Amino acid sequence: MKTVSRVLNNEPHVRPAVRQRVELAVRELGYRPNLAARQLAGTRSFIIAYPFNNPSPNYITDILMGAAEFCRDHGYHLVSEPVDLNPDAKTVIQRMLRTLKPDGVILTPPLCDTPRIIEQFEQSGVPVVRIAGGRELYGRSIILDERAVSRQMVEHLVSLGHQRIGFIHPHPEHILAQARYLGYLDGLAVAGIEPRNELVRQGLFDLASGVAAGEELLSLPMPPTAIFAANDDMALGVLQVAHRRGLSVPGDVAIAGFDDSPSSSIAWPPLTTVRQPVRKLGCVAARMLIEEDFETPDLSCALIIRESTASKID
Amino acid sequence: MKTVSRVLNNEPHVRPAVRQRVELAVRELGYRPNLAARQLAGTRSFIIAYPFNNPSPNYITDILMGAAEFCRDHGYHLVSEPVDLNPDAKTVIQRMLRTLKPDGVILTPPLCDTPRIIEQFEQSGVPVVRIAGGRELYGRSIILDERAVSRQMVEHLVSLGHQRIGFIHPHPEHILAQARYLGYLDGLAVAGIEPRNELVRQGLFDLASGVAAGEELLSLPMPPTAIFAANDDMALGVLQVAHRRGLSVPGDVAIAGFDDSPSSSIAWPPLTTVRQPVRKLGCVAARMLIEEDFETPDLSCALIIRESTASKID
DNA sequence: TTGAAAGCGCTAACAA
DNA sequence: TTGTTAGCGCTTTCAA
Repeated sequence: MKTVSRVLNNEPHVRPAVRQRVELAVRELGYRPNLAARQLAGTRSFIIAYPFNNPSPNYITDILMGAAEFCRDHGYHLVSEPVDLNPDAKTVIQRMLRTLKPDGVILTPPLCDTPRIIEQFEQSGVPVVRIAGGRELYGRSIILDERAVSRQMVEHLVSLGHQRIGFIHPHPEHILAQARYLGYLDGLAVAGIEPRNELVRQGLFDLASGVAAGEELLSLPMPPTAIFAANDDMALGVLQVAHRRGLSVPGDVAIAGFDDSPSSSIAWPPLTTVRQPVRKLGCVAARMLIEEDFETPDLSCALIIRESTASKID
Repeated sequence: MKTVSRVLNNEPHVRPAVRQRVELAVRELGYRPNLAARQLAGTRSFIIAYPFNNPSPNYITDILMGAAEFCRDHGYHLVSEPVDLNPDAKTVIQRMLRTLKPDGVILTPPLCDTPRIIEQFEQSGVPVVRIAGGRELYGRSIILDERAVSRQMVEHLVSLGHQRIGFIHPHPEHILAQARYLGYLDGLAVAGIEPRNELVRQGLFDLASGVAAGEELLSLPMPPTAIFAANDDMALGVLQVAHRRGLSVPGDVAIAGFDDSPSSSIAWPPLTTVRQPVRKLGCVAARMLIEEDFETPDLSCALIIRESTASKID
């Protein structure tokens, strides 16, 4: 009898007694449903796709861990596929969608902010959850309050006595991260500090742009006493400049980053930064795709204070 | 007519003319075969599984990139699943194997060296490729010559004038990595330097154990003038100790690591280390599972010389 | 070398 | 609430 199917899929209209009997048999026989057959006959594939690009390895792995774990514990499977941002992307995505028929797709920056990528998913109608997407595009988006925590960071620096606080912009294509700059302005405003353009530099999220910005900022006639970079790699670039110039950190210049990357805690001195709940983001994304009525929960970032800012006044 | 199947699977016994006609039609219609149907009817699933544990994010991501890219370009798909080393691992693996029926499995440390994990795969008979597996267990193994490159590292240090060279052991459960110690001994032997136990410390691959070993080594009455740690995190721990003690690197002590992690190049000073072709490892692993007659190629590691050892004598 | 038929192991739709 | 039947889209087997 194929009531078994009903039990396995947790459908209603099954008497508890029957259900129990089936469950027992399943356990005794070590029965495992065949994914392929379920996919072919049913409407679901039990597959979530995670196409990714430009891996910041820590971010990717954390998202993957969170999402894959949730999938695993709910009878789903996570398929990850690298997608380059070249014209072939279209083919790759089409093939993925058509052969795999995933029940949902998780996207992270920069894919989730690339209109011509999102278009492909929109056309196929597959449910999409975008993590940290900064644009209004197809699919649901999980957003973090990066602005508030950036303001907190500035407040932290101000509380240490800093008045001239430099800032290094996030990569211009990471839309949502632009909020970090707004938070920086918020923080200055709260402290009644006039923002100064000469203390702000553009960055590209890599070490080199952090080094360049650091060189410029620390060469100013009146250099900042603290520099807040929009990510850790750039902050570590500034740290490198400080070391090279024999400046003490945080004595001569305090440095803060964003991401809580492994390098940030391993650096010398360890870097003050912001921790995002990345693994949870992956988990929540998967959950939003798998559970019908699951709403986006609030996810907040945390300030991680380490020695690169530490107490200046003591 | 179902000759189409023959064309798509590149089977023989099809006239070139017919083949061309079919291929044209396929392209025009944008036809994509349905994975589930192929799995159900055929003997292959076109799925490679990558269960992983204890992610060193860079390593995992690189393996994943290499493997997923190869899979993607050969009609396969990579499913990654986190596996904890607790008793539940058995259930997780069984479920994965039975529902997914992967055509092959890729394993990395520590899973590839855990007998009771490998057993599960052996029982199911699924083809396994173990990357950097140090034990003789089920499945084919991709091995790197970590011993030779470790010897080169010591030779490099000796060439800079170092005679007292400390070593921090790899994590005891990473079997293959023990070769790094043998390479260290080789290097000393080549230089005619007597190995000294007091210059060697056990490590656990993390920052803390590097700090601990660094403290001990640098507190010796006759401290080493160079320290070679079996991975970057531990080397960065030693670097932290040096900074704290106001020692100059490489002036007072040269420091070398192993892995070429992102932190190693971002550190101050940038860390001399060893680069493994990790992404290629992932690619090769996938290829060994997908292409019938593909043999393990030679994969060598490269010494990356940066400022943390630099020239001592100059 | 090609075509026709059976059926992989499930779920959907319907009948009982 | 349960059982029956058809069929998902391919590959396999076998006949032509």
